Amino acid sequence: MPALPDKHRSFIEWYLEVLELAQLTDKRYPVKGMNVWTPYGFLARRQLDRILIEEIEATGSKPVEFPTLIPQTEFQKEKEHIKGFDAQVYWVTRGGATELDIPLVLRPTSETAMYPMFALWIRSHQDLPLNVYQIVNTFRYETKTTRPFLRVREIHFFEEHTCQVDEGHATARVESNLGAFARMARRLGLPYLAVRRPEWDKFAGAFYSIALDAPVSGAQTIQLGSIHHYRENFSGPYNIRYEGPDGTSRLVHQTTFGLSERLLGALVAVHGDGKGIVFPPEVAPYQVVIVPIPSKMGPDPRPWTEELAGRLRGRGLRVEIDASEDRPGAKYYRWEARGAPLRLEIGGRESAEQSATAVDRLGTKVPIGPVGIEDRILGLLGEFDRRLYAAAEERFRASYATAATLEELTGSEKVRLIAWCGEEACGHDVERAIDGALLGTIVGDPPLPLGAPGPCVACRRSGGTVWAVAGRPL
RNA sequence: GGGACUGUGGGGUAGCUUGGUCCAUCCUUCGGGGUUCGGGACUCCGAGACGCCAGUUCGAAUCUGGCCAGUCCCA
Repeated sequence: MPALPDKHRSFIEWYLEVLELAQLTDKRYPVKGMNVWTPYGFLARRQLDRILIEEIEATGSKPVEFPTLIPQTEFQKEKEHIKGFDAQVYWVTRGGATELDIPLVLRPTSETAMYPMFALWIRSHQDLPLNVYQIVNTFRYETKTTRPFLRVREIHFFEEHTCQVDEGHATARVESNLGAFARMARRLGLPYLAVRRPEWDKFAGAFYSIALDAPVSGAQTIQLGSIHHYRENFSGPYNIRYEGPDGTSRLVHQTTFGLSERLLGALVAVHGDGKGIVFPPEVAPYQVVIVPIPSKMGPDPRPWTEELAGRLRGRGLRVEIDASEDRPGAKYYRWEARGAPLRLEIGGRESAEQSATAVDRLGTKVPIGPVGIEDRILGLLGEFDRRLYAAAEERFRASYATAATLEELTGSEKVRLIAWCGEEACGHDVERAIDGALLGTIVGDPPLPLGAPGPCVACRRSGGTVWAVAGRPL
């Protein structure tokens, strides 16, 4: 059987082959950057969405859904925003044979769809805060190489948009989003670092942008999502105003929080190994896969397999029985490639005593049952999740190293923590040296214990420097 | 926008330099039969491809031109 390419030596080849092997997506659709959601990929995505919905709604956000098409006239109201997205929008210019008077854009993101409506919805301070989110498809005409889940032209996009009474409340919403993301990321088993993007790399139209980056392999990172503070940058052009308790009219301060199917790509990239995907139980399309092992001699394992599956489903687990004609070994390889957290093997022996042999995706094999078998399986899944996260955290910490000079950045096999004076010119020196990006300045706790920052890695100026992160975003 | 490279069954490939031995190689995949089943089974039968359009030639997967698609590098 063909072995997978080495994950660390040739990450992208490994990544693409794993997706193929696991049948998580079908990238043969004849439009660049638009891939098909297969049943297995769709089931994983649904779990992902469920987690995002649960966590964001727990912070008081409500679901909405805005139209896919945006009139050019609305799209153009915020200058920086258009500059940032103009090169990447798809245009709808005709309806049937009729040229449209006002061309429509396929939303690349939904600020310009939502904000004219927000202006109608918000009248008084009693309408605030407005916290809404939607999960929809957005379209961006990416010019760089597209990759399934990581860079696509039709994006499965989670976006929260909020309106707050003032800058302080908007800042508090950013903090709240950081907390919500921390909970989401833990459920996905994804360690990450929150950084404030440099001015030249912030979201088009934002006051500032916080990115959530996960290290993947060497100095490579994946942006898992972003949180933006808009201040009044959009509420001005869109005239989103409210009347305060004192009767004065004020502009709202806005924030957004965006995530996408990149999270799925990141799950594959961060947890995957030489055998394929490793899904945390929360996201796994099937948390338990049962492999019956028939034999001419001994009892037929199928009745016990069916009964156990039913009992586990009764406890809320997602269970699949692999009843295909393949031999047991072939099934083991298949479900390892597809990342099932727990496999139960049931042959004549287990069937006779109503037990099972459990093997988790990290390779731990134990006999279980017959007494308390459902509880034992739930326990094994919980333990698996903890070990998976602990292993990911360990790799996370090992992904970072400090660098005191530009020379150390060249060809770096780690994501680098550097002292930076904040000057854009120095930032670009850093980017050239590492052949990547200055990802931003650290928000919250650093991944390594760091002392006070030394002189700027580029200009050597002492004093007034901050810790920043440099890597190669995928 | 500039440059380089690459297009062969569902996936991966050999063949291309030097045209004929190719109604196209091998692995995998898929459909059917049989024996099997505790780590990728064996066997028999069957299915499936030269990106598109021209040209050169007795003859093109192979050479030439155009187009389309993709990949990488540079701006």
